[in-house]
Amino acid sequence: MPRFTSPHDPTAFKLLVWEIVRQVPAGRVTTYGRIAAMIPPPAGMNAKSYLAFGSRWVGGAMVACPDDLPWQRVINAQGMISSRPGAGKQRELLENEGVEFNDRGRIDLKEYGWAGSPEKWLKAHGLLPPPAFSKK
DNA sequence: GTTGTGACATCGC
DNA sequence: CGCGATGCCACAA
Repeated sequence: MPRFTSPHDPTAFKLLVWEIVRQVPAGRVTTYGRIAAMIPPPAGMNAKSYLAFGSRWVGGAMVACPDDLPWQRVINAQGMISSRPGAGKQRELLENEGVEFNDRGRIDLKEYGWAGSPEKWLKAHGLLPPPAFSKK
């Protein structure tokens, strides 16, 4: 698999994603889409397009997968672990944190989903708070 | 320049 | 609720 698509500033985007992932407390999970919604879309890009692909770029940022990153707490919007190397390990880690999986191997986002409030440090990074990402 | 693709999201059936 | 089809792009080969 290639380097996957990267944002205008791959490094900054990845770092930002990682920072957000780091905010996720143990026993909680968040989704790619939610992370993407926390990051302001690049100027000149349609919010629509960003919504469609932002989540993928988040995944692309996770490809680097630093060891100190709780990558296991990042799942897709369906509450499932995405197909990726180490999926079994991810489930193990999450269960160890107290996250429960139902029979389908899915997580109840209403129960374990992490809303997060990254606006503080987002401003600290000199970034604008995510505009209208009001899920439609 | 063209083609394939990707740790996704959403809508429709 | 589940599975299939579609869309979107700042890429890489």
